[in-house]
Amino acid sequence: MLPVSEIEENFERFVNGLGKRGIESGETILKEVLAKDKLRKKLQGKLDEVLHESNILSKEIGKLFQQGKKEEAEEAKNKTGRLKEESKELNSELSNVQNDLSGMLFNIPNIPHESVPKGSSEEANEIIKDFNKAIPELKGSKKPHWELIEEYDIIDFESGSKVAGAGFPFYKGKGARLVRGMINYFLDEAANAGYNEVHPPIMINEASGYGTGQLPDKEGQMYHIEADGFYMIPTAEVPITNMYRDEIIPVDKLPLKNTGHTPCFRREAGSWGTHVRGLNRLHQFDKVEIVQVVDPGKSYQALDEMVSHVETLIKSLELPYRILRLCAGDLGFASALTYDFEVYAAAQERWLEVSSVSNFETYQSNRLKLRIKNKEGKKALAHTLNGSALALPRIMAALLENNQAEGSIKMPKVLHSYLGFSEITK
RNA sequence: AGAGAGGUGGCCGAGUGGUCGAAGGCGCACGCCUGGAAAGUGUGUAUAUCCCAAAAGGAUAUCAAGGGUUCGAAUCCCUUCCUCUCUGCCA
Repeated sequence: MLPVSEIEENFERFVNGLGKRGIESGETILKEVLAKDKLRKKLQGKLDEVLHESNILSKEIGKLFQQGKKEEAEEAKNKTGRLKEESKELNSELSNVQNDLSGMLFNIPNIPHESVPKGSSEEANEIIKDFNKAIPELKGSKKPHWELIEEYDIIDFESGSKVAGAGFPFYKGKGARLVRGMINYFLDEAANAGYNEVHPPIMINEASGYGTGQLPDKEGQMYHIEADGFYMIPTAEVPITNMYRDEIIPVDKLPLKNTGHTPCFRREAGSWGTHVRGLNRLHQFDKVEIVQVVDPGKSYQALDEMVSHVETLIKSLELPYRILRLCAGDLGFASALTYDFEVYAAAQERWLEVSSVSNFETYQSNRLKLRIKNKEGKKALAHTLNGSALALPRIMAALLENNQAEGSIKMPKVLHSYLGFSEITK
């Protein structure tokens, strides 16, 4: 949520920012916001005046009763009726205006960072780095991972769809071991980089959904448990960032660096097609997330640090990768700047997104009421960031495809001790 | 899930209709005292919004959340959430 005071101060910047995202009516929308806010202030002032008057009267009545001047007190009581009614009216007017205002603000996305390229689709994303090593030419065995997993019997989609539905696979044997190994490896590496490990709830309440920006923007993308008002998390970002909702963090406790593994649940409504076979897109998948809460002046430094952490991880897995700076049109609703990581899957001959690292600046913290307090006691909205480090299924797909040979699939060295084997065989 | 007890400031804890944003203590900050420290002592110490160019200052709201009764609510009533104890159920 954009802070109204900043919209007022830097009106042009915000209009241009929305324009970059392809929102032509930005100026109109923001003007409406400012007008609403002005109205809000006016009503607040009026209401306070009325309440002030009535507080004074009440105190007088109290005194009169104590002095035994009943008649005078009764007389004074009569005066309060008008004030009461007035305050009731103003109050409901005010809360209407406040609701309108926050409704408007909830539906305005974050302003892109200046380095974000213009553009409305993937094609405009800027490739800022490739590759770890040459794209492998597969000779001999060149099977997409959905064939390999059957051949080596390590993932079972059929059983998954019997038990739950399409997109909920069973990992089996060495496949299951690979999942567990990667989770442990990723968590260990995050811990080495200074992240504190947490194991969060995987269901969240509505307030948390609003806090990090999934609601109302992505309502239809989350599984919703209506009986209890919960949502299944689409990413560990939601619980781990919401841990700090409504908190004021002393600056010497910063940066807050947390990591966690969770399953992630996505309905992926309407996004299925031929190019999402196998592990490319699932309703449930595992991911290790890294999350930071930082001093506003240091968030881009933190972003770089997170990007380099993810890069190191992917390098260590010996996968060809590239890093994209997302263009304004592809940028997530709450993000100011996002780097996507893609790895190359050699049999599909496609790049697969495996990580997304974002700086939200104050967009989430404003919703979360997550603030920092400096040494002088001044408060400011924190900056929040998060990144996948990493999402498992597509990493697995690339490992299987790129490392396949006749009769075996080799695993990268860093995983051997986590897996207890160095290759998958039939 | 049932029965009971609770939820007050950074923490502990008093407060059952008026002058209570809230006693007292702890913690923290600053000062005094000291050769230095401890002890002692004094002062200060919540958040949000509005008014104000800003500071100072003022106003309003906030004692889990929301609603109600009342001229007036931390205090009374209703709903929801949460915590604890016992019982049940389960891993």
